[in-house]
Amino acid sequence: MAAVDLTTHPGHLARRLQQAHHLLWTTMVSEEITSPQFGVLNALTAEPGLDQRTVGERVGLDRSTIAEVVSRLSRRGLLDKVRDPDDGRRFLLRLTDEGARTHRRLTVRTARMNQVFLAPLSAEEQALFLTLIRRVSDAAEELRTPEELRTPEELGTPEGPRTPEETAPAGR
Amino acid sequence: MAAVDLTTHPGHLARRLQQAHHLLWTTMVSEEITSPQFGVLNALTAEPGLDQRTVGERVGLDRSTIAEVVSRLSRRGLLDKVRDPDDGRRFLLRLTDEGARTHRRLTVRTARMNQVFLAPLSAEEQALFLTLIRRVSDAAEELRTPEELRTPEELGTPEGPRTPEETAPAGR
DNA sequence: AGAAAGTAGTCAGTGCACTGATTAACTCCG
DNA sequence: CGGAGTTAATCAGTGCACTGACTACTTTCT
Repeated sequence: MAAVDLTTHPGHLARRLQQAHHLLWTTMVSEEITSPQFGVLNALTAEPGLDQRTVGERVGLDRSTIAEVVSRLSRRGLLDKVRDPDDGRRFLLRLTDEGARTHRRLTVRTARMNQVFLAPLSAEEQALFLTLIRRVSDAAEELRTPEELRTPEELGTPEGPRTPEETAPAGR
Repeated sequence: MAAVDLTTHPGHLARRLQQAHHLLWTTMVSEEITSPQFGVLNALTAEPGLDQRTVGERVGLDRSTIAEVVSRLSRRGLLDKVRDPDDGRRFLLRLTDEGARTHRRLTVRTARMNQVFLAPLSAEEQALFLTLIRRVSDAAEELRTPEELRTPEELGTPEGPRTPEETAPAGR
């Protein structure tokens, strides 16, 4: 007894959503290139010569995962990996011609796939859906870095409610 | 050039959502038991003695993945795996006492975690959010099995347009 | 009864994802 | 200049997820 309804658990639904997406991706976009791999190609299309860590940041892949994804793409000849002459720790990444071609080809297909994926929702619902996911993900991401470590800029300008103590600390 | 904005791609956002969820899960619920593992414990709490494949179906894990998850849980002594005496292909699964205890303990924590996870949204938005994810996932799932293979029951009672041929099949 | 078809589970192979430990290179500061 | 701290990348280990091939058992049909 006392079992829970998983369909009310956002985590479970998030996993199912990704599985559903994976299904559509492999059938409608590509069986070779995965969605995260496309993300890397896309990031390097926007900003060629980016270093590996930053690409991972753009795409949402941690340092270990980006290393694997990049090594697969480079093994397939879709990108080049060169030591940064100005900083011997970094690798600079750049698409090969084939990498650029692949990105162009898949861009069309991903657009179609996204349409099909979101087709069950109305146009307004689609926009709302994406916004809600972003809001939830971004909020959780905030929790990663403890407040104390963040710079004032990241926290924005706090126009909001301030207690007297903050404004005139510990005073009398 | 011609790069795309990944934040408009539901697949990318789905992946990020799951990462965000994973972060909260490991910090707020458990570092040992994962979310899919909890799903299995939950399914067996609701229906003890279920066979492995059906558990996988309930939780949304394919036959390979459920096998791994189950073997981990059984290795940790959270469930028992017994051959079905009535069908030598099947394994029947049942929680051990410790498995049941673990499920109870984690249920409380997952509820708290879900609250925090969805906190950035209003109550109405939360309900809507879950519904939208379900609608998109379910629709994509439909595409897995081609229409031709599905039984009439699965397709529901079609009140809609029917061709004369269907109503009076191929007759003369 | 016996062959054919179907089903439950395993196994091998690939890929994403996270943590913690390690290495190499750079930066900062005394 | 030189040591301390920081940063980029790798590596080892664990876990989820999918496909396709295979085994073993059951059901179905002839």
